[in-house]
Amino acid sequence: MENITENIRQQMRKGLIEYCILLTLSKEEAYASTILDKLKNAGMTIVEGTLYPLLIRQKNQGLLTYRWEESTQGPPRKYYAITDKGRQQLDEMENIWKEITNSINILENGKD
Amino acid sequence: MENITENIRQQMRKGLIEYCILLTLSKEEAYASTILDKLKNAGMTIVEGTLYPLLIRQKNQGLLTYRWEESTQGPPRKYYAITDKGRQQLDEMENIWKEITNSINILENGKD
DNA sequence: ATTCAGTACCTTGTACGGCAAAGTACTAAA
DNA sequence: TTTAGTACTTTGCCGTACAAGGTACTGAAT
Repeated sequence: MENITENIRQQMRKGLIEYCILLTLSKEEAYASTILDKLKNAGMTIVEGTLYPLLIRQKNQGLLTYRWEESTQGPPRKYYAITDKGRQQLDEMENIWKEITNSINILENGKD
Repeated sequence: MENITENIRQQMRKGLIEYCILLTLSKEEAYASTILDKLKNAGMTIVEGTLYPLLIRQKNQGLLTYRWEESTQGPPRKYYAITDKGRQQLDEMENIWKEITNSINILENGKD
């Protein structure tokens, strides 16, 4: 906890990561490394130890499915795809996200 | 944890609450009940058990100061005000917030 | 054959934040 | 001297993200 700024960033991101994963998979199916790359490119860098448990959790909740695919360059990959239930929850998350950004806007603009 | 939607909302808000408190106090000093009201009006309802420890933490970090003020209707109130250090951190938080909303936008629009 | 490097997936333990719930204490009115 | 209202505080729990380490598959080099 030496780096205060990084801690703030981490705390603010908490809870958004599942949303980001669903968002990413709503565009197209992907396996872990691809997801990590896409999040990184969007400026939302996370690590393996964060991603894998989340994918498993979301799969167990029925938000995702996966299929194995052989790779020419290493072990087989787990390709995850979003389910209908996952899209429903994504919709809900988008609504919540809008509410939150709206709340922050109100507080920033000092309307009270 | 029965209500999944509420849990999502709660998790997404985590880490933003300190930012909201600093934002609120950057407009004018206030005591706990006023802060709770303002957050509630902005759609960011939190409870006493969340707010008080946060105020104490931010005060201990030098982000806030407080003064006691007598009340005509009950016990004295602790009026909190933001410090220069608090404003610096608020600036940092605003930057991080912009980065995060930008990341979400990128993921929403599927630019990768 | 065996080692090595690269890739991919998984697990354990820890730190931290927010909240529910309960407690303390001050004031004024009944 | 109770009671109701207000205000501040604390304890214990749960969920999340991460650091760190581990397992296992593949192909190339030795």
